[in-house]
Amino acid sequence: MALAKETPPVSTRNGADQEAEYRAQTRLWLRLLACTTMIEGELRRRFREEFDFTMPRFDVLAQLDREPSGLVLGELPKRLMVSAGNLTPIVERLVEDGYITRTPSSLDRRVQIVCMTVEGRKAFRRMAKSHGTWLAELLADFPAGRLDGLTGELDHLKGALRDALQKS
Amino acid sequence: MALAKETPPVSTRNGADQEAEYRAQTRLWLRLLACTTMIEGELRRRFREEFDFTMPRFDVLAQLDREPSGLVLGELPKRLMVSAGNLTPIVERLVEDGYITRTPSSLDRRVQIVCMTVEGRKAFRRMAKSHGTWLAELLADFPAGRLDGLTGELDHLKGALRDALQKS
DNA sequence: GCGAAATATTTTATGCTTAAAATAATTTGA
DNA sequence: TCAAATTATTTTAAGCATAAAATATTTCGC
Repeated sequence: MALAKETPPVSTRNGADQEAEYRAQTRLWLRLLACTTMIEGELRRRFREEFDFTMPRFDVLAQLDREPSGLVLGELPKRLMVSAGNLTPIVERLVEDGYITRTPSSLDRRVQIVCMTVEGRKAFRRMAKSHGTWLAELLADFPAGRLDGLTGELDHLKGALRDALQKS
Repeated sequence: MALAKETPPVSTRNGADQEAEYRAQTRLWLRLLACTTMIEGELRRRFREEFDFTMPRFDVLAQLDREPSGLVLGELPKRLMVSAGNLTPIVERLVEDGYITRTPSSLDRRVQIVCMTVEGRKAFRRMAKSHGTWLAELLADFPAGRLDGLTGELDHLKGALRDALQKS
């Protein structure tokens, strides 16, 4: 089995090899973080300047846009990979501002259903369009032909991370 | 010039092509964000559990570790890609806790020099070692042979982002 | 030299984020 | 049936992050 030779278990690897792999892994992490930080910072700035909105609020709307009949509130933290407590004030403000509704389930009084309003959907579509344009501007210098290849590699990385997190 | 055909200017592209590229760009961004969020969340959790420390604090120490003679305070926000105001309380606490020193420059009284203490350096090395191990665990299922390829693509992406941000 | 622009840093206000504890409702199991 | 475990959500405390304004110092232009 070829893999066993290419990536032997840590315990049987010599120190130099392992150090080199550590460095390669750290480099990958730093690049990943740098790219994400750059894109995130610019998108945040634009959301604030153009729409006086934040990305976490947009992310909630983006999830609800795909669910015409609404979502169980508890589904949001899972999909957005944030803590439940984090969403409480964000959802609260989106309700206050009329973008979404929050209605208690009649079957289970612990559960609430969140659903986008008509105005919310309208506002989301406007912002989503700009979001796409901003992203295209940011990625303009990255060859379109390489987008899918990089995305595929990141998909693979995401799978590897999911597996590793599962174990721990 | 082949590139001109592969990626024509936005204005001359038909709607379907552009939509497809938008989607590919959005997919890339979502994967990037997902990978970063997963790694960052796990590293944060471990820093807190094992060392009662945070990543921003570690990041400051990591910068200072490379500069035996210390760094001008204003250099930190640039290198860490965060705002200056953000660093004030973080640096303050690192000084209080004895990890670093902050001394006003005698030449320019606006400027301060931050420098790691002996104990700070010792603590940093211990944490950096664990940091490397955690990352290796997280990336264990990602083939070592593909690390550099992905890092290279991300390097290219980073360059493209830097250029795009320059313009705006 | 001296007022104005530039630079370095901190402060303030606001919002995101987490972990852990609290609350409330439902389900499970003896 | 009813106490205990589970599930959904909110609250709390602490820290990170930004933008914008404030402060303090230095440099620049005349």
